[in-house]
Amino acid sequence: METKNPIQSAERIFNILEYVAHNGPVGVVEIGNALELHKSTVHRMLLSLISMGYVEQNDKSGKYQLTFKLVQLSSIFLSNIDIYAIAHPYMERLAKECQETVHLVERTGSDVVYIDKVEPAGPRDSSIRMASHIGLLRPMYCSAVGKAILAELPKEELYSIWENSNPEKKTEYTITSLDKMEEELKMIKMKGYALDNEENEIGVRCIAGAILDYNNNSKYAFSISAPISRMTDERVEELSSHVLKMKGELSKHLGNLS
Amino acid sequence: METKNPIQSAERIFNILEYVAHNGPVGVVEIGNALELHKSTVHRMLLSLISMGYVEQNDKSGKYQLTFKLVQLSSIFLSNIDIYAIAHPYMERLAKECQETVHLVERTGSDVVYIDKVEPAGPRDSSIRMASHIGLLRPMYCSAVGKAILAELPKEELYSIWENSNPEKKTEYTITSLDKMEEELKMIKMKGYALDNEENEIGVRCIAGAILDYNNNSKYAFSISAPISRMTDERVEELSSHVLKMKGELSKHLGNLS
DNA sequence: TAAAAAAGTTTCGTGATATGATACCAATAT
DNA sequence: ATATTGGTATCATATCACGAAACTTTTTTA
Repeated sequence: METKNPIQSAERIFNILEYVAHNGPVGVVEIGNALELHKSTVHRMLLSLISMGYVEQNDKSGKYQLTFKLVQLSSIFLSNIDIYAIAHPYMERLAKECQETVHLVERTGSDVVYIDKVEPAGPRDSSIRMASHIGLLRPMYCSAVGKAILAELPKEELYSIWENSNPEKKTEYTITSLDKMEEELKMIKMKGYALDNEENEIGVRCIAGAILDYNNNSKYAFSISAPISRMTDERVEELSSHVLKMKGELSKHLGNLS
Repeated sequence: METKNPIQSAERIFNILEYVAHNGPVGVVEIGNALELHKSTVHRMLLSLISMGYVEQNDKSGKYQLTFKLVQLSSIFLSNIDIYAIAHPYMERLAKECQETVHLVERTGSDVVYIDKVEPAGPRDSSIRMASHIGLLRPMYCSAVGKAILAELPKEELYSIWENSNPEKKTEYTITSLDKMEEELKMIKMKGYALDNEENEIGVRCIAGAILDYNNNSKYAFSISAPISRMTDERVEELSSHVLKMKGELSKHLGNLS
């Protein structure tokens, strides 16, 4: 409890709503006991929830249960949230802190699409403003962002994506064997971030983190890209902590609990 | 509005919650105007919603927006609902009405798994109590239930599933060409039900409907199976209306609006 | 199967509590 | 610099939510 709730009935009715959501179909008395409320109070509030369409009474058992109105409401809310608006300020901070280009991608099928990009202020280093632009599609298997997301997906989906990808050697470092990829993903899952070690383009390294939502699903990822000259192993070590921090913060913003 | 809401403040606070869910970050006055509430009332209720964790105030703009608590709540509710319990009574009715075996399946990857089965009462016809049992996995491409679900999925997912399936000719009627399958699915989508025309096993026909949830996603399907001797084209015609009816009712039970 | 207990529903008098007018402060707009 | 708009705080008032009690229905137990 942060601050005191100024509306008693609201506190109570939401507690009831939550109780019903958690404990399937339940009865008036059960709720009353669990929440220490008088049964007539519980009953009145259930009537209120019913009149608003959030709860219904099971014809057979007489128990009370949620309708799908809550789900629909949360669905509407989710469809209105704008990952771009949420992520952009973080990306700017990351770009500033690290003085490197930062990308945001969204998974679409077995590819990722670049949906945002922030470059650090100051004189540009043209060698890195390479093949990346908003809207670009890239296969998942040969990008740090793609691998970051892959590492969060169930095996089954990985296989499905792999089948659809026809992995080819973009560079000598590209991973094209499923076995090696599974190894790699296990490592990524452990470390929490993914590394693209010139697997897509010689001379470019990226560090990426997946963004996890309220359901631990991963639909978005972001990365720091830089020419290998600035991406020594020590620098990767240092940048990875920034990535992990931002990953945690952004995931929290998408409702992730962990 | 069904019946009168016995709790004024509940009515108001939920209206505010809904308004905020729909209209992104909003201000006190805007809500007050939209819902014809005094701004001090709105403010107090927002404080209440904040104290309960459903709403937060944007640091920058001072506007109010939802947190993910609502999403998490709806997520908990969804994980608790039991498709089996919901669908079973409908299946029993269908089996009784049609005097045929009814199945319920859930999609898992590029297969469906049989999770429930109801046989009509009375003397059994052993010719149909064939290769179906709870837990059985079957590819989607050669089953009515599978095709019913496929028809509701985006093209992209269809391709992915197709790749993973290695379609083979189970019978002379099995569809193994992607082009033909896309034709077939278009037809299924139009009609609302799918037909397995001895595509999996000679002598057996099935009619299936997909179940659509609150998001128009399709994870479950059900079917009527019968030996071809009882599944003439006219009978299919007749049974399909039962399937469509049940499809509508079940989908509604899963929060589907249409 | 009767009686008792438990769960659900309705009513209503009471006072706690939600209400909204007013005022105040902060941030934009003019 | 001033006005306007939006957000926050206070408080007297009466409305509205409260819960005791009675009643009905269902389930359990004897």
